[in-house]
Amino acid sequence: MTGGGVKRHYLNMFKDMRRPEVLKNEKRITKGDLTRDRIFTVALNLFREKGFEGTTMREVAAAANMSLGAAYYYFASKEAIVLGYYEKVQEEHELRLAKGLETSKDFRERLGVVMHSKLDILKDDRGLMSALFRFFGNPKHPLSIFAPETRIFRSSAIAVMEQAIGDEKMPPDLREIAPQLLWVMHLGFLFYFIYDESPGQEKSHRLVDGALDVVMNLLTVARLAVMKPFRGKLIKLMKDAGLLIPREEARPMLAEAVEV
Amino acid sequence: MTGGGVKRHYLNMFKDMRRPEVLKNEKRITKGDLTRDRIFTVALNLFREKGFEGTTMREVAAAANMSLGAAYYYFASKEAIVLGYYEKVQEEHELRLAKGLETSKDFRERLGVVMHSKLDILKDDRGLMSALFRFFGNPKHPLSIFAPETRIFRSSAIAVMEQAIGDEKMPPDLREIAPQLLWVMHLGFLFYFIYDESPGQEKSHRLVDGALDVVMNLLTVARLAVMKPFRGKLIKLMKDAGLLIPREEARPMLAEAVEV
DNA sequence: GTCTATACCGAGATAGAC
DNA sequence: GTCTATCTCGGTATAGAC
Repeated sequence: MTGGGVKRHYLNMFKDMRRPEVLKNEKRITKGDLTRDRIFTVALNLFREKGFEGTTMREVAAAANMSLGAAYYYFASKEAIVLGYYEKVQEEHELRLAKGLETSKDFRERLGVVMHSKLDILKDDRGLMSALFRFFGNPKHPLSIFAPETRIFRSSAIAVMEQAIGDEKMPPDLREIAPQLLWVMHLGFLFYFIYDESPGQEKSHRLVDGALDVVMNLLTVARLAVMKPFRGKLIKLMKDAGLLIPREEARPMLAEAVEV
Repeated sequence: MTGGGVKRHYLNMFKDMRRPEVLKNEKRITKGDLTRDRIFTVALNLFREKGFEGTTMREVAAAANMSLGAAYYYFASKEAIVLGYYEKVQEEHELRLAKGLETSKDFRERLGVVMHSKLDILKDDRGLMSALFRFFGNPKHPLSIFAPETRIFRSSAIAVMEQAIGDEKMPPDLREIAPQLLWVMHLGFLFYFIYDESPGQEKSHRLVDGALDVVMNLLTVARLAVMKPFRGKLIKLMKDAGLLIPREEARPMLAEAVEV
């Protein structure tokens, strides 16, 4: 992230971020698509073996049997590769939930499916996740959690929470903010998760279950008609702070891919 | 964060982190202490002017009239300088609160003083804060929010929340977790703050006030005897997850400095 | 359009002479 | 305690082969 001459040019960071999966639906798979895929796969393996910081682009290029320049031809930076991974995670999450969410009728159970499956997907890649966390606090960086460039991941993940809520009985005002509140909680889980060295990250899974139970308790209270003024305050607070994402912006990622 | 040869050696990152303020209380001020101070001051000015990423150690060294190697003799890395800044912030916060907290009898008011004064202290240094946020998600890094190396800042900040609570009437179990909950909320404020481009970061201050009002509402409910089982669940959850810091660990930083 | 080869830059960091 | 020289790294740039 540091080296390199002259000015950073973040905006040019993603030369072509379309995923292999999407490309398959298009006219034809070019040779370059395969090469891009090879770099991507090889890089992720290296990241898992030696960590993100510990892997150089030169190693990636070497492992993919090509020159440094060729690797940079496809990925503008090391981080761009990681972003591609994040995209894959979100897709995998949505795929798993497509099956899991339908079979479970209970709201609490659906929330559990959402959270646990996310951790399952990430179980071997906590190091990678922590590499991504680096950018969360940097508003100027395109990999930041609030950057325009990552909007699609953010809104897709929030849409997943909406799906989990489904038609669970809930006052409309609460329904408006619930997906985002769940999403923030999910971020908290991820944060705990990457720090969690317990075998199989069992502590994280226990935390998820305990927290969800508490949430269900909170929900039964929050649902009460008496609580409406309080809910109103909370919503106003979030709106004034610009923390409420318009619902139409929250949509699953796979839906976008198909639409192309 | 990236460049540099061979292996990182995080453990050796802080060659001598004792602050100038503390050193003044010791036998004598060596020439090296002055040099260290000069580097520190010059570096912070550069960071404010050109940002953290935009400032090179070579510039810092040049501005302090010394060689690159000499600068590295005092600070093992660019980040180590920033950590020194964070230490200064915590001290400044405690100093301001020493006056502010005594005069205000109302709990809500005291919380406001704590949160607003923190933002005031940081108002010109949002870029620096975001540089610090980079490490929060990396469990292996000593600048991480959960690393042993930053324990003192963490516990000092929590101790501040304890001070703000003071002898406010509160069930003992709630009193046990309240400081940490407030601290986490305070982290949320900081996160919003570094993203907040509104003039004077007025939106952040409004968010603080709105959120604290909501907290006071929550508190009146949480205090009720009926809520005891619920509080118990929450505490058990935090304890099981290892998220409860023993209270004796939470103490103001200035107290430690004096104690030496 | 895809890729190699290579030279170059500036960054953070280090070793060892003084 | 300080400096010079040097290392590795990430990234840029370019010329040219296929």
